[in-house]
Amino acid sequence: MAATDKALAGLRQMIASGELGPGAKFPPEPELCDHLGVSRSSLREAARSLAALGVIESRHGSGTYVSALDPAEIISRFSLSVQLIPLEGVLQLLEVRRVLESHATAAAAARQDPDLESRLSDILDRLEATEDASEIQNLDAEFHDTICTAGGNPTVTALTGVIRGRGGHYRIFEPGADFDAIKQTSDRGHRAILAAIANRDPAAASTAASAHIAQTELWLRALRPEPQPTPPAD
Amino acid sequence: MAATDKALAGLRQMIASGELGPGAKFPPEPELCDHLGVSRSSLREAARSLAALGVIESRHGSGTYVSALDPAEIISRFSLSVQLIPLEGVLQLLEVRRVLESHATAAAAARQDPDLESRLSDILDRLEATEDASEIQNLDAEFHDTICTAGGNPTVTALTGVIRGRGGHYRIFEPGADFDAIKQTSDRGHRAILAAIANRDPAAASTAASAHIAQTELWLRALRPEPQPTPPAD
DNA sequence: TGACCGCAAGTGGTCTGAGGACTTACGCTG
DNA sequence: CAGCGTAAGTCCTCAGACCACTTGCGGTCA
Repeated sequence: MAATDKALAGLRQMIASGELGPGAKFPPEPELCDHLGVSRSSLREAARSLAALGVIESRHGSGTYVSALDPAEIISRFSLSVQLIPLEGVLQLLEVRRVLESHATAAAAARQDPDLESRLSDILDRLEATEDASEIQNLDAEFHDTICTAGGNPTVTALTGVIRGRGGHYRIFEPGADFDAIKQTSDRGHRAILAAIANRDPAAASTAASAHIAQTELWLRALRPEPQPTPPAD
Repeated sequence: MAATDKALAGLRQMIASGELGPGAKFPPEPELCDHLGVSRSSLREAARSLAALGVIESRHGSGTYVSALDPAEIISRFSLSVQLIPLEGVLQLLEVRRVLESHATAAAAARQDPDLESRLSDILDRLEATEDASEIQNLDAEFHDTICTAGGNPTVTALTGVIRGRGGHYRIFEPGADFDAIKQTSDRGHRAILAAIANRDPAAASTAASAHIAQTELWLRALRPEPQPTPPAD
Protein backbone atom coordinates (compact mmCIF):
# COMPACT_ATOMS: atom_id res chain seq x y z
CA MET A 1 0.00 0.00 0.00
CA ALA A 2 1.25 3.46 -0.85
CA ALA A 3 2.65 5.54 1.99
CA THR A 4 0.00 8.25 1.88
CA ASP A 5 -2.78 5.68 1.68
CA LYS A 6 -1.29 3.85 4.63
CA ALA A 7 -1.24 7.07 6.63
CA LEU A 8 -4.78 7.90 5.55
CA ALA A 9 -6.05 4.50 6.58
CA GLY A 10 -4.20 4.76 9.88
CA LEU A 11 -5.60 8.15 10.78
CA ARG A 12 -9.07 7.13 9.70
CA GLN A 13 -8.84 3.96 11.74
CA MET A 14 -7.88 5.89 14.86
CA ILE A 15 -11.21 7.69 14.57
CA ALA A 16 -13.30 4.77 13.36
CA SER A 17 -12.13 2.53 16.16
CA GLY A 18 -13.29 5.03 18.72
CA GLU A 19 -9.74 5.63 19.93
CA LEU A 20 -10.27 9.31 19.15
CA GLY A 21 -13.73 10.85 19.37
CA PRO A 22 -15.00 14.20 18.10
CA GLY A 23 -12.74 17.02 19.29
CA ALA A 24 -9.94 14.72 20.42
CA LYS A 25 -6.34 15.68 19.79
CA PHE A 26 -3.96 13.62 17.68
CA PRO A 27 -0.37 12.92 18.79
CA PRO A 28 2.27 15.27 17.30
CA GLU A 29 3.24 14.67 13.69
CA PRO A 30 6.65 13.08 14.42
CA GLU A 31 5.03 10.60 16.75
CA LEU A 32 2.34 9.74 14.21
CA CYS A 33 4.99 9.25 11.52
CA ASP A 34 6.75 6.80 13.73
CA HIS A 35 3.54 5.03 14.67
CA LEU A 36 2.29 4.77 11.08
CA GLY A 37 5.67 4.11 9.52
CA VAL A 38 5.60 6.93 6.98
CA SER A 39 7.48 10.16 6.46
CA ARG A 40 6.16 13.51 7.53
CA SER A 41 5.33 14.53 3.97
CA SER A 42 3.13 11.50 3.47
CA LEU A 43 1.47 11.95 6.82
CA ARG A 44 0.75 15.57 6.08
CA GLU A 45 -0.73 14.79 2.68
CA ALA A 46 -2.99 12.22 4.28
CA ALA A 47 -3.99 14.74 6.92
CA ARG A 48 -4.81 17.28 4.23
CA SER A 49 -7.12 14.78 2.60
CA LEU A 50 -9.03 14.22 5.79
CA ALA A 51 -9.08 17.93 6.52
CA ALA A 52 -10.59 18.60 3.09
CA LEU A 53 -13.36 16.15 3.92
CA GLY A 54 -14.00 17.88 7.25
CA VAL A 55 -12.93 14.90 9.33
CA ILE A 56 -9.93 16.49 11.05
CA GLU A 57 -8.67 20.01 11.68
CA SER A 58 -5.06 21.16 11.93
CA ARG A 59 -4.47 24.23 14.07
CA HIS A 60 -1.17 25.94 13.51
CA GLY A 61 0.91 25.91 16.67
CA SER A 62 -1.65 23.93 18.60
CA GLY A 63 -2.16 20.48 17.17
CA THR A 64 -4.34 18.29 14.99
CA TYR A 65 -7.83 17.44 16.16
CA VAL A 66 -10.77 15.28 15.18
CA SER A 67 -13.56 17.56 13.96
CA ALA A 68 -17.02 17.63 15.52
CA LEU A 69 -18.07 15.09 12.87
CA ASP A 70 -21.31 16.99 12.51
CA PRO A 71 -23.06 15.98 9.28
CA ALA A 72 -24.06 19.55 8.45
CA GLU A 73 -20.46 20.73 8.74
CA ILE A 74 -19.17 17.83 6.70
CA ILE A 75 -21.70 18.48 3.98
CA SER A 76 -20.61 22.11 3.83
CA ARG A 77 -17.24 20.85 2.64
CA PHE A 78 -19.01 19.78 -0.54
CA SER A 79 -19.35 23.40 -1.45
CA LEU A 80 -15.85 23.69 -2.90
CA SER A 81 -16.32 20.75 -5.23
CA VAL A 82 -20.00 21.30 -6.00
CA GLN A 83 -19.25 24.81 -7.19
CA LEU A 84 -17.12 23.34 -9.96
CA ILE A 85 -19.77 20.98 -11.30
CA PRO A 86 -20.93 21.77 -14.85
CA LEU A 87 -24.50 22.77 -15.61
CA GLU A 88 -25.64 19.31 -16.60
CA GLY A 89 -24.75 18.03 -13.14
CA VAL A 90 -26.27 21.04 -11.46
CA LEU A 91 -29.63 20.07 -12.90
CA GLN A 92 -29.37 16.70 -11.18
CA LEU A 93 -28.47 18.44 -7.96
CA LEU A 94 -31.40 20.80 -8.27
CA GLU A 95 -33.74 17.85 -8.35
CA VAL A 96 -32.21 16.80 -5.04
CA ARG A 97 -32.74 20.28 -3.69
CA ARG A 98 -36.32 20.38 -4.92
CA VAL A 99 -37.20 17.14 -3.20
CA LEU A 100 -35.41 17.95 0.03
CA GLU A 101 -36.51 21.52 0.31
CA SER A 102 -40.07 20.61 -0.51
CA HIS A 103 -39.93 18.18 2.39
CA ALA A 104 -38.35 20.71 4.73
CA THR A 105 -40.88 23.37 3.80
CA ALA A 106 -43.72 21.01 4.60
CA ALA A 107 -42.10 20.27 7.94
CA ALA A 108 -41.74 23.97 8.65
CA ALA A 109 -45.42 24.50 7.90
CA ALA A 110 -46.32 21.69 10.26
CA ARG A 111 -44.18 23.05 13.07
CA GLN A 112 -46.29 26.09 13.75
CA ASP A 113 -43.43 28.27 14.91
CA PRO A 114 -45.19 31.55 15.84
CA ASP A 115 -42.29 33.80 14.80
CA LEU A 116 -41.57 32.13 11.51
CA GLU A 117 -44.27 33.82 9.47
CA SER A 118 -43.27 37.35 10.44
CA ARG A 119 -39.57 36.69 9.94
CA LEU A 120 -40.19 35.30 6.47
CA SER A 121 -42.50 38.15 5.64
CA ASP A 122 -39.80 40.67 6.57
CA ILE A 123 -37.32 38.94 4.32
CA LEU A 124 -39.74 38.96 1.40
CA ASP A 125 -40.55 42.64 1.91
CA ARG A 126 -36.89 43.45 1.55
CA LEU A 127 -36.46 41.02 -1.31
CA GLU A 128 -39.31 42.51 -3.29
CA ALA A 129 -37.96 46.01 -2.76
CA THR A 130 -34.56 45.42 -4.30
CA GLU A 131 -33.29 44.91 -7.81
CA ASP A 132 -29.64 44.37 -6.92
CA ALA A 133 -28.57 40.96 -8.15
CA SER A 134 -26.33 40.03 -5.25
CA GLU A 135 -28.79 41.28 -2.65
CA ILE A 136 -31.53 39.27 -4.31
CA GLN A 137 -29.33 36.24 -4.04
CA ASN A 138 -28.57 36.88 -0.37
CA LEU A 139 -32.18 37.45 0.61
CA ASP A 140 -33.35 34.47 -1.41
CA ALA A 141 -30.81 32.35 0.40
CA GLU A 142 -31.90 33.76 3.76
CA PHE A 143 -35.55 33.01 2.99
CA HIS A 144 -34.97 29.41 2.02
CA ASP A 145 -32.43 28.88 4.76
CA THR A 146 -34.82 30.14 7.41
CA ILE A 147 -37.48 27.74 6.21
CA CYS A 148 -35.12 24.77 6.09
CA THR A 149 -33.85 25.54 9.56
CA ALA A 150 -37.44 25.61 10.78
CA GLY A 151 -37.83 22.22 9.14
CA GLY A 152 -35.71 20.85 11.93
CA ASN A 153 -33.02 18.85 10.11
CA PRO A 154 -29.70 20.74 9.95
CA THR A 155 -28.32 18.21 7.48
CA VAL A 156 -31.09 19.02 5.03
CA THR A 157 -30.41 22.72 5.54
CA ALA A 158 -26.73 22.26 4.82
CA LEU A 159 -27.32 20.14 1.75
CA THR A 160 -29.87 22.45 0.17
CA GLY A 161 -27.62 25.39 1.04
CA VAL A 162 -24.66 23.93 -0.80
CA ILE A 163 -26.75 23.25 -3.89
CA ARG A 164 -28.33 26.69 -3.79
CA GLY A 165 -24.87 28.20 -3.60
CA ARG A 166 -23.94 26.46 -6.82
CA GLY A 167 -27.06 27.52 -8.68
CA GLY A 168 -26.47 31.08 -7.62
CA HIS A 169 -23.42 31.28 -9.84
CA TYR A 170 -25.69 31.25 -12.84
CA ARG A 171 -26.83 34.81 -12.59
CA ILE A 172 -30.45 34.55 -13.54
CA PHE A 173 -31.18 37.87 -11.97
CA GLU A 174 -28.82 39.99 -13.98
CA PRO A 175 -30.61 43.10 -15.17
CA GLY A 176 -31.74 42.98 -18.76
CA ALA A 177 -33.63 40.52 -20.91
CA ASP A 178 -36.46 39.02 -18.90
CA PHE A 179 -35.36 40.41 -15.57
CA ASP A 180 -38.72 41.85 -14.60
CA ALA A 181 -40.72 38.82 -15.61
CA ILE A 182 -38.34 36.45 -13.86
CA LYS A 183 -38.22 38.55 -10.73
CA GLN A 184 -42.01 38.75 -10.53
CA THR A 185 -42.41 35.02 -11.01
CA SER A 186 -39.83 34.38 -8.32
CA ASP A 187 -41.47 36.81 -5.90
CA ARG A 188 -44.87 35.22 -6.47
CA GLY A 189 -43.36 31.81 -5.78
CA HIS A 190 -41.96 33.01 -2.45
CA ARG A 191 -45.30 34.50 -1.43
CA ALA A 192 -47.06 31.25 -2.25
CA ILE A 193 -44.64 29.36 0.00
CA LEU A 194 -45.14 31.87 2.80
CA ALA A 195 -48.91 31.68 2.47
CA ALA A 196 -48.87 27.92 2.79
CA ILE A 197 -46.67 28.11 5.87
CA ALA A 198 -48.89 30.81 7.39
CA ASN A 199 -51.89 28.55 6.77
CA ARG A 200 -50.12 25.67 8.51
CA ASP A 201 -50.72 23.65 5.38
CA PRO A 202 -47.82 21.21 4.86
CA ALA A 203 -49.15 19.77 1.62
CA ALA A 204 -49.56 23.20 0.08
CA ALA A 205 -46.16 24.24 1.37
CA SER A 206 -44.55 21.19 -0.18
CA THR A 207 -46.21 21.85 -3.51
CA ALA A 208 -45.36 25.54 -3.50
CA ALA A 209 -41.70 24.90 -2.68
CA SER A 210 -41.49 22.20 -5.30
CA ALA A 211 -43.03 24.43 -7.94
CA HIS A 212 -40.75 27.31 -7.03
CA ILE A 213 -37.58 25.27 -7.43
CA ALA A 214 -38.88 23.55 -10.52
CA GLN A 215 -39.19 27.00 -12.01
CA THR A 216 -35.52 27.63 -11.29
CA GLU A 217 -34.70 24.35 -12.96
CA LEU A 218 -36.53 25.49 -16.06
CA TRP A 219 -34.60 28.72 -16.18
CA LEU A 220 -31.30 26.88 -15.85
CA ARG A 221 -32.33 24.25 -18.36
CA ALA A 222 -32.82 27.03 -20.87
CA LEU A 223 -29.10 27.79 -20.53
CA ARG A 224 -28.11 24.23 -21.23
CA PRO A 225 -26.96 24.56 -24.84
CA GLU A 226 -24.21 26.91 -23.68
CA PRO A 227 -20.96 25.08 -23.01
CA GLN A 228 -19.70 27.55 -20.38
CA PRO A 229 -22.64 29.57 -18.98
CA THR A 230 -20.98 31.94 -16.54
CA PRO A 231 -18.51 29.65 -14.78
CA PRO A 232 -18.18 30.20 -11.03
CA ALA A 233 -15.99 33.26 -10.77
CA ASP A 234 -15.13 33.06 -7.09
CA MET B 1 -2.52 33.96 2.49
CA ALA B 2 -0.91 30.71 3.53
CA ALA B 3 1.09 28.84 0.92
CA THR B 4 -1.14 25.81 0.72
CA ASP B 5 -4.26 27.96 0.56
CA LYS B 6 -2.69 29.99 -2.20
CA ALA B 7 -1.96 26.83 -4.16
CA LEU B 8 -5.46 25.50 -3.50
CA ALA B 9 -7.06 28.70 -4.72
CA GLY B 10 -4.82 28.73 -7.76
CA LEU B 11 -5.61 25.20 -8.81
CA ARG B 12 -9.29 25.71 -8.17
CA GLN B 13 -9.26 28.90 -10.19
CA MET B 14 -7.70 27.14 -13.17
CA ILE B 15 -10.75 24.90 -13.24
CA ALA B 16 -13.36 27.49 -12.31
CA SER B 17 -12.18 29.90 -14.96
CA GLY B 18 -12.69 27.28 -17.62
CA GLU B 19 -8.97 27.20 -18.41
CA LEU B 20 -9.04 23.47 -17.67
CA GLY B 21 -12.21 21.47 -18.30
CA PRO B 22 -13.12 17.94 -17.17
CA GLY B 23 -10.37 15.48 -18.07
CA ALA B 24 -7.80 18.18 -18.87
CA LYS B 25 -4.18 17.73 -17.79
CA PHE B 26 -2.39 20.09 -15.43
CA PRO B 27 1.16 21.26 -16.10
CA PRO B 28 3.91 19.29 -14.31
CA GLU B 29 4.34 19.99 -10.61
CA PRO B 30 7.56 22.02 -10.90
CA GLU B 31 5.91 24.30 -13.44
CA LEU B 32 2.84 24.75 -11.23
CA CYS B 33 5.06 25.54 -8.24
CA ASP B 34 6.71 28.26 -10.23
CA HIS B 35 3.42 29.59 -11.56
CA LEU B 36 1.75 29.64 -8.15
CA GLY B 37 4.80 30.73 -6.19
CA VAL B 38 4.81 27.90 -3.65
CA SER B 39 7.04 24.97 -2.86
CA ARG B 40 6.35 21.53 -4.14
CA SER B 41 5.24 20.28 -0.71
CA SER B 42 2.61 22.98 -0.45
CA LEU B 43 1.41 22.38 -3.98
CA ARG B 44 1.12 18.67 -3.33
CA GLU B 45 -0.86 19.20 -0.13
CA ALA B 46 -3.25 21.45 -2.00
CA ALA B 47 -3.56 18.85 -4.74
CA ARG B 48 -4.34 16.20 -2.13
CA SER B 49 -7.16 18.34 -0.82
CA LEU B 50 -8.74 18.65 -4.23
CA ALA B 51 -8.16 14.99 -4.94
CA ALA B 52 -9.95 14.08 -1.72
CA LEU B 53 -12.92 16.12 -2.89
CA GLY B 54 -12.94 14.34 -6.24
CA VAL B 55 -12.04 17.46 -8.20
CA ILE B 56 -8.67 16.32 -9.54
CA GLU B 57 -6.85 13.01 -10.01
CA SER B 58 -3.11 12.38 -9.83
CA ARG B 59 -1.83 9.46 -11.86
CA HIS B 60 1.62 8.26 -10.87
CA GLY B 61 4.04 8.63 -13.74
CA SER B 62 1.47 10.21 -16.01
CA GLY B 63 0.30 13.54 -14.68
CA THR B 64 -2.43 15.37 -12.77
CA TYR B 65 -5.85 15.74 -14.37
CA VAL B 66 -9.16 17.45 -13.76
CA SER B 67 -11.73 14.80 -12.87
CA ALA B 68 -14.93 14.26 -14.83
CA LEU B 69 -16.63 16.60 -12.33
CA ASP B 70 -19.58 14.25 -12.34
CA PRO B 71 -21.81 14.96 -9.33
CA ALA B 72 -22.37 11.28 -8.59
CA GLU B 73 -18.62 10.63 -8.46
CA ILE B 74 -18.00 13.66 -6.31
CA ILE B 75 -20.69 12.63 -3.87
CA SER B 76 -19.15 9.17 -3.60
CA ARG B 77 -16.03 10.79 -2.16
CA PHE B 78 -18.00 11.68 0.89
CA SER B 79 -18.40 8.08 1.78
CA LEU B 80 -15.12 8.25 3.71
CA SER B 81 -16.27 11.09 5.92
CA VAL B 82 -19.90 10.03 6.22
CA GLN B 83 -18.82 6.66 7.53
CA LEU B 84 -17.28 8.36 10.54
CA ILE B 85 -20.38 10.32 11.52
CA PRO B 86 -21.82 9.34 14.91
CA LEU B 87 -25.26 7.79 15.24
CA GLU B 88 -27.02 11.02 16.06
CA GLY B 89 -25.94 12.47 12.73
CA VAL B 90 -26.77 9.28 10.90
CA LEU B 91 -30.38 9.72 11.89
CA GLN B 92 -30.42 13.11 10.21
CA LEU B 93 -28.89 11.57 7.13
CA LEU B 94 -31.44 8.78 7.10
CA GLU B 95 -34.20 11.34 6.86
CA VAL B 96 -32.45 12.64 3.76
CA ARG B 97 -32.27 9.14 2.38
CA ARG B 98 -35.90 8.48 3.17
CA VAL B 99 -37.06 11.56 1.32
CA LEU B 100 -34.77 11.07 -1.67
CA GLU B 101 -35.28 7.36 -2.05
CA SER B 102 -39.01 7.72 -1.68
CA HIS B 103 -38.87 10.17 -4.57
CA ALA B 104 -36.64 7.93 -6.66
CA THR B 105 -38.83 4.90 -6.02
CA ALA B 106 -41.89 6.80 -7.20
CA ALA B 107 -40.00 7.82 -10.32
CA ALA B 108 -38.99 4.22 -10.94
CA ALA B 109 -42.61 3.13 -10.66
CA ALA B 110 -43.63 5.79 -13.12
CA ARG B 111 -40.98 4.79 -15.63
CA GLN B 112 -42.51 1.45 -16.53
CA ASP B 113 -39.23 -0.26 -17.30
CA PRO B 114 -40.33 -3.76 -18.41
CA ASP B 115 -37.26 -5.55 -17.01
CA LEU B 116 -37.22 -3.81 -13.67
CA GLU B 117 -39.85 -5.92 -11.96
CA SER B 118 -38.19 -9.23 -12.77
CA ARG B 119 -34.74 -8.01 -11.81
CA LEU B 120 -35.99 -6.77 -8.48
CA SER B 121 -37.91 -9.95 -7.90
CA ASP B 122 -34.76 -12.00 -8.47
CA ILE B 123 -32.87 -9.95 -5.95
CA LEU B 124 -35.61 -10.37 -3.35
CA ASP B 125 -35.76 -14.12 -3.92
CA ARG B 126 -32.08 -14.34 -3.12
CA LEU B 127 -32.40 -11.91 -0.24
CA GLU B 128 -35.21 -13.85 1.39
CA ALA B 129 -33.28 -17.07 1.04
CA THR B 130 -30.22 -15.99 3.00
CA GLU B 131 -29.49 -15.32 6.62
CA ASP B 132 -25.90 -14.24 6.18
CA ALA B 133 -25.53 -10.70 7.52
CA SER B 134 -23.11 -9.40 4.93
CA GLU B 135 -25.01 -11.01 2.05
CA ILE B 136 -28.22 -9.46 3.34
CA GLN B 137 -26.49 -6.12 3.30
CA ASN B 138 -25.20 -6.59 -0.25
CA LEU B 139 -28.54 -7.71 -1.65
CA ASP B 140 -30.39 -4.97 0.18
CA ALA B 141 -28.00 -2.46 -1.33
CA GLU B 142 -28.44 -3.98 -4.77
CA PHE B 143 -32.22 -3.81 -4.47
CA HIS B 144 -32.34 -0.17 -3.47
CA ASP B 145 -29.60 0.77 -5.88
CA THR B 146 -31.42 -0.83 -8.79
CA ILE B 147 -34.54 1.12 -7.96
CA CYS B 148 -32.69 4.41 -7.57
CA THR B 149 -30.91 3.88 -10.85
CA ALA B 150 -34.27 3.27 -12.51
CA GLY B 151 -35.37 6.54 -10.96
CA GLY B 152 -33.15 8.27 -13.46
CA ASN B 153 -31.05 10.64 -11.35
CA PRO B 154 -27.53 9.28 -10.76
CA THR B 155 -26.87 11.96 -8.17
CA VAL B 156 -29.76 10.71 -6.07
CA THR B 157 -28.47 7.16 -6.47
CA ALA B 158 -25.00 8.18 -5.30
CA LEU B 159 -26.30 10.16 -2.35
CA THR B 160 -28.63 7.47 -1.08
CA GLY B 161 -25.87 4.92 -1.62
CA VAL B 162 -23.41 6.81 0.56
CA ILE B 163 -25.95 7.10 3.34
CA ARG B 164 -26.98 3.47 3.08
CA GLY B 165 -23.32 2.52 3.32
CA ARG B 166 -23.10 4.33 6.62
CA GLY B 167 -26.22 2.80 8.11
CA GLY B 168 -24.98 -0.64 7.17
CA HIS B 169 -22.23 -0.41 9.74
CA TYR B 170 -24.79 -0.74 12.45
CA ARG B 171 -25.34 -4.42 12.05
CA ILE B 172 -29.04 -4.73 12.54
CA PHE B 173 -29.05 -8.12 10.93
CA GLU B 174 -26.65 -9.84 13.25
CA PRO B 175 -28.09 -13.22 14.23
CA GLY B 176 -29.63 -13.31 17.66
CA ALA B 177 -32.12 -11.20 19.53
CA ASP B 178 -34.88 -10.11 17.19
CA PHE B 179 -33.18 -11.28 14.03
CA ASP B 180 -36.14 -13.22 12.64
CA ALA B 181 -38.70 -10.54 13.37
CA ILE B 182 -36.52 -7.80 11.91
CA LYS B 183 -35.67 -9.83 8.84
CA GLN B 184 -39.33 -10.61 8.18
CA THR B 185 -40.37 -7.01 8.59
CA SER B 186 -37.61 -5.95 6.23
CA ASP B 187 -38.53 -8.57 3.64
CA ARG B 188 -42.18 -7.53 3.76
CA GLY B 189 -41.15 -3.92 3.23
CA HIS B 190 -39.18 -4.86 0.13
CA ARG B 191 -42.09 -6.84 -1.29
CA ALA B 192 -44.43 -3.90 -0.73
CA ILE B 193 -42.09 -1.65 -2.68
CA LEU B 194 -41.82 -4.17 -5.47
CA ALA B 195 -45.60 -4.57 -5.63
CA ALA B 196 -46.09 -0.84 -5.97
CA ILE B 197 -43.52 -0.67 -8.76
CA ALA B 198 -45.10 -3.65 -10.51
CA ASN B 199 -48.45 -1.89 -10.31
CA ARG B 200 -46.95 1.25 -11.85
CA ASP B 201 -48.24 3.11 -8.82
CA PRO B 202 -45.84 5.97 -7.97
CA ALA B 203 -47.77 7.15 -4.94
CA ALA B 204 -47.85 3.69 -3.42
CA ALA B 205 -44.19 3.20 -4.26
CA SER B 206 -43.28 6.45 -2.56
CA THR B 207 -45.20 5.52 0.55
CA ALA B 208 -43.80 2.00 0.67
CA ALA B 209 -40.21 3.20 0.33
CA SER B 210 -40.74 5.87 2.92
CA ALA B 211 -42.22 3.41 5.37
CA HIS B 212 -39.43 0.92 4.77
CA ILE B 213 -36.70 3.41 5.53
CA ALA B 214 -38.62 4.90 8.43
CA GLN B 215 -38.58 1.41 9.91
CA THR B 216 -34.79 1.37 9.64
CA GLU B 217 -34.69 4.72 11.38
CA LEU B 218 -36.70 3.28 14.25
CA TRP B 219 -34.32 0.38 14.62
CA LEU B 220 -31.33 2.69 14.69
CA ARG B 221 -33.04 5.10 17.03
CA ALA B 222 -33.40 2.25 19.47
CA LEU B 223 -29.60 2.05 19.59
CA ARG B 224 -29.24 5.71 20.40
CA PRO B 225 -28.46 5.49 24.12
CA GLU B 226 -25.31 3.55 23.27
CA PRO B 227 -22.27 5.82 23.02
CA GLN B 228 -20.38 3.59 20.56
CA PRO B 229 -22.78 1.18 18.79
CA THR B 230 -20.47 -0.88 16.59
CA PRO B 231 -18.22 1.77 15.10
CA PRO B 232 -17.34 1.33 11.43
CA ALA B 233 -14.71 -1.34 11.37
CA ASP B 234 -13.89 -0.61 7.72
C1' DT C 1 5.71 -5.30 -43.13
C1' DG C 2 4.18 -5.93 -38.70
C1' DA C 3 4.34 -6.94 -33.88
C1' DC C 4 7.00 -7.02 -30.00
C1' DC C 5 10.52 -5.59 -26.82
C1' DG C 6 13.50 -2.49 -24.37
C1' DC C 7 15.06 1.81 -23.23
C1' DA C 8 14.80 6.63 -21.98
C1' DA C 9 12.42 10.75 -20.97
C1' DG C 10 8.74 12.68 -18.32
C1' DT C 11 6.08 12.85 -14.17
C1' DG C 12 4.21 11.97 -9.69
C1' DG C 13 5.51 9.61 -4.98
C1' DT C 14 8.40 9.48 -0.91
C1' DC C 15 11.96 10.62 2.25
C1' DT C 16 15.12 13.64 4.88
C1' DG C 17 16.57 17.77 7.19
C1' DA C 18 16.15 22.34 8.34
C1' DG C 19 14.17 26.69 9.78
C1' DG C 20 10.03 29.67 10.48
C1' DA C 21 5.40 30.91 12.54
C1' DC C 22 1.93 30.37 15.73
C1' DT C 23 -0.26 28.77 20.17
C1' DT C 24 -0.16 27.72 24.75
C1' DA C 25 1.10 27.63 29.45
C1' DC C 26 4.20 28.40 32.85
C1' DG C 27 6.54 31.50 35.91
C1' DC C 28 8.06 35.96 36.92
C1' DT C 29 7.13 40.72 38.04
C1' DG C 30 4.65 44.61 39.56
C1' DC D 1 -3.66 38.76 42.04
C1' DA D 2 -3.35 40.56 37.36
C1' DG D 3 -0.45 41.21 33.58
C1' DC D 4 3.34 40.15 30.82
C1' DG D 5 7.25 37.89 28.85
C1' DT D 6 9.37 33.83 27.73
C1' DA D 7 10.07 29.10 26.42
C1' DA D 8 8.35 24.79 25.03
C1' DG D 9 5.38 22.48 21.89
C1' DT D 10 3.37 22.04 17.45
C1' DC D 11 2.19 22.79 12.78
C1' DC D 12 3.78 25.23 8.29
C1' DT D 13 6.93 25.87 4.54
C1' DC D 14 10.86 25.20 1.95
C1' DA D 15 14.73 22.77 -0.46
C1' DG D 16 16.97 18.86 -2.51
C1' DA D 17 17.47 14.23 -3.59
C1' DC D 18 16.06 9.80 -5.04
C1' DC D 19 12.53 6.28 -6.23
C1' DA D 20 8.52 4.30 -8.96
C1' DC D 21 5.52 4.41 -12.56
C1' DT D 22 3.82 5.64 -17.28
C1' DT D 23 4.42 6.66 -21.88
C1' DG D 24 6.20 6.77 -26.38
C1' DC D 25 9.86 6.21 -29.31
C1' DG D 26 12.94 3.36 -31.89
C1' DG D 27 15.12 -0.82 -32.72
C1' DT D 28 14.78 -5.72 -33.43
C1' DC D 29 13.04 -9.99 -34.82
C1' DA D 30 9.66 -13.03 -36.96
